[in-house]
Order: sequence, then structure tokens, then C-alpha cells
Amino acid sequence: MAQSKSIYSREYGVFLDLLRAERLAARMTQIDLAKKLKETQTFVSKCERGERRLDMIETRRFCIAIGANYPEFAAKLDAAIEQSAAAKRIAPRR
Amino acid sequence: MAQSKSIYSREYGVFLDLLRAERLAARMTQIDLAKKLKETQTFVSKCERGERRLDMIETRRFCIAIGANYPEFAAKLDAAIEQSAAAKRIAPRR
DNA sequence: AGGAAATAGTCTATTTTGGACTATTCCAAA
DNA sequence: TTTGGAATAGTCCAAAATAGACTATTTCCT
Repeated sequence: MAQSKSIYSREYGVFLDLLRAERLAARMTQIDLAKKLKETQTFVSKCERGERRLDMIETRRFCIAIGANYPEFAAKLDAAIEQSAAAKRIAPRR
Repeated sequence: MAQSKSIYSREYGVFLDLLRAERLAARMTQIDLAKKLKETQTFVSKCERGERRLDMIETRRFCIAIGANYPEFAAKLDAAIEQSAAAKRIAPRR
């Protein structure tokens, strides 16, 4: 099952969705990305599933490796979180 | 001494400088910020010194608590890292 | 179906963290 | 200058997160 361990917040989930979408948009596999980052596939997988949190700098490195613009990524993330918060307001969870 | 423990890329140092600068610009103490975040002063101190990493979402929360715009923060960070990289190119470390 | 590529999951030694408490630094008023 | 309080840093250690080799599953072709 997806995301069973450590992330938690809805916001972090939005981040993960965006991160993965960017890699896929660049038509890269986790192995491709891992090589560019000089990391393992396990590492990339864990990051994308939220089992390993990414800080601002690591995320920037991901963006660079993927060929995505980091400031734009952050802006998209911010907007997407706003969206998800709005959606939650309309259809509250509990 | 500052930053003797865990993070410590030049980039992360740039991030920390910016994060603290934003808090100070908002004229908030670590205790003020801690209260807004519902965290302890120790936590804020550790985050600002890089003893505790902040992920993308946590950083956004910091920005919101400080009253800073997150996408702008990311853009500033990106630019500042570029700067520091350029400086390093001119005056290499080793 | 069958195989290979892609991704997820497991395991454990190592590293990071949370937060109460303590120590230090800073700085303005006396 | 001293002094006192505000602000920040540092300590300790049980608990939680992480790394990465290895294995298992899932996904996609043909």
C-alpha cells in the first residue's frame, strides 16, 4: 500500500505527487534519476513514497537532475497545497 | 561553534542563513516562532542551526508562521545558492 | 503466458530527533 | 562596569528515522 509509513500530512502527499509527476514528465526511471543523483534506486523510491523526507536543498537537487525549474516547482507546490486545502474545506474529512 | 553536526552542504548553510534572516526581518524571537508553530524553542534553535533538517512542507510552515511568502522564499534561496556557487568558482575552497 | 524492466518492501546497523533542562551570550539600564 | 533578564545554544539519551544491499512485486511489452 502507498505511503504507509512516515509522511503523514496531506501537504507532504501533494509534494510527493508533484515530485513524481516531474520525473515522469521528464521520462526518467527511478534508476535514471538515482544515477544522476549518485544515489540508489531504493533511495529514490523511498523519497517518492515519503519514507525518506526531502529538505529544500535535496529537492532542489532532484529538480536539477530531472531538468525542472526549482522556483517554479516550489510555486506549483504552494499552489497545489492551496488547492488541496480548499478542497478539504468543501469536503471535510470528518 | 556553529553547525558542527549534521547537514552541512554549503547550500544548506545558505538556506539556514535565509531562514533566520526571514525570522529576524519579521522581528520575531525563536520563542515567538515556536509558539506559532506549537513547537519548543529548542526545536526552532536546532532547525536554524541545521541540527534538525526541515523538509519542504515544514519549511513552508515556517514561512507561513513568519509571514513570508514561500514561493518567494524558494526563489530567493535558489538565487542565493547560485550566488554562493559563483563565489566558490572565483575563490575555490581547495 | 513469459520475461524483463521498473518499482516497492525488508532487514538491521547507524544516524537523527525531541524536548526537558542547563549553560551561555547579548544588551540595556543602573 | 555590573547586573539581570531576554534570547539563543548546548546536553542527554530514549525513541524514531535512515541507508543500502538484497528480495519481492508490479507493470508492460510482445
